[in-house]
Amino acid sequence: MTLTENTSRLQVDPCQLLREAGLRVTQPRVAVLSTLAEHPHAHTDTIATAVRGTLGAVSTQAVYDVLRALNHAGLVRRIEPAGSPARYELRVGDNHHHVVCRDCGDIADVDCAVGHRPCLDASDTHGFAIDEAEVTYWGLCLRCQPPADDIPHPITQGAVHD
Amino acid sequence: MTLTENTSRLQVDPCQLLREAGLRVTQPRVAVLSTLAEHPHAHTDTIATAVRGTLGAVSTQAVYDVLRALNHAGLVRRIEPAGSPARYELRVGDNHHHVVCRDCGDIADVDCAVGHRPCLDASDTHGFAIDEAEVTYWGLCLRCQPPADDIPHPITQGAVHD
DNA sequence: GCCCACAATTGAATGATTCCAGAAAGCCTG
DNA sequence: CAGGCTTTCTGGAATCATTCAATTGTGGGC
Repeated sequence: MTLTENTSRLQVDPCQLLREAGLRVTQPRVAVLSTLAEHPHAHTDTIATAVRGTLGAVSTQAVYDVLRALNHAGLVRRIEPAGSPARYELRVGDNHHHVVCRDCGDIADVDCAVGHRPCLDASDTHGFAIDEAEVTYWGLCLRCQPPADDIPHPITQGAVHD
Repeated sequence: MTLTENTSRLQVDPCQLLREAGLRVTQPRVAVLSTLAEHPHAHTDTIATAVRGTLGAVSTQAVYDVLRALNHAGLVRRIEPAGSPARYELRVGDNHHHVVCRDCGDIADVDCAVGHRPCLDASDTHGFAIDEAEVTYWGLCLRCQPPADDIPHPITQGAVHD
C-alpha cells in the first residue's frame, strides 16, 4: 500500500460515500466505514467490536448486513484468504493484491507487479470469460520470520516452491 | 512440472504413491486418491460420496483425516476459492493456477501465463518472505455465460474491473 | 501369526455465516 | 415538520464445513 492514495479515500466523508452509492446513511454503516478506514483488512468480529465501541450495542447481523451491502455497492472489498475468515478493506477498484503470513495470518497490500494486469493473461482459459485475476502471495511476515542468523538470507533465499 | 508428468502422476498406482510418501496404505486413502484422479477439484463431500460408493460406509472424519494427511504429505493440494468449501486436486508441485466460475463455482486449471512464476515478482513485499504466489482467475464458465447475442462480445468486452 | 503405533469410528463441539419475523429508523412527499 | 413507505436493525435460532476427543479397529514390521 502506497499510503498516499489510500489516505485520500480514507479521508472522504463516509456519509458522502454512502449517498453517492445510493445507500441510506445509517449509524452502523458510517461506523463500519470509519472502522475500515482505521483498520484495513479487519475481520468481521474486529469490525463489530470497534463499531460497538463507538455506537454501543450493534447486532452481529447488522454488521454482516452492512458489510454485504457495502460490498455489493462496491464501497468495500471482501477478501478471503484460504483458512481465514472474511476480511474487508476500503481499497476498491485499484489493481492491488495481498501478501498473507502463513503463521499469523497478517495481511499487507501489494501493488500489481507488472504495470497493467499482467496476471489476466492466462494461457488457456477453457472458455471462461475472465474479468478478474486475484493474486495471493504466501509467506512469512517480518515478525514470524526466524532470526536472520538461522537461515542464509530471508529475502534472497532460493527455496521458492511454487 | 509440465502436463506430461501430471498425466503420468494420475496413472501412478495410489498404493505406490502412499508408500513413497511413507504413509500407510489403507482403503479410504486409496479410494480418496482414485476419486481425485477421476474428479479433479472435488469438494470434501463429493469425495466422501464417491468413496462410499466404492467401499461402503466410510465416516466423514475419515475423509477429512485422509485429505489432511495427503495434503500434509504433499500428495494432494487443497484449494479454497473465496465463498467455496475446500477442494482438492492431485496436481502438486507444478506452477499452475485456477479459473473459478462466479456463478456455478466450477473450476478449471490454468498453467501459469508467463514461463517462470511471473507473479512472484511483487512490487513491494513489506518485508514478507514470500514463497508462493497463488493466482485465482474469476469469470464465467461456458455454461454460465449469457447467449452471445445478449452482450457485445463475451471475450473482448472491455469492462475488466480489477 | 503377534503386537502396537497409526487409522478409522462415533458422537459431539466449534466458529463463521445466514435465515426469519418483528421492531425501529431513515428518507421522500405533502 | 408530520405521515407513511421502505429499508435496515434486532434477537434468536439454524446451517454448513470443519475439528476435537475418546474408543475401537487394522496395517505391516518383527
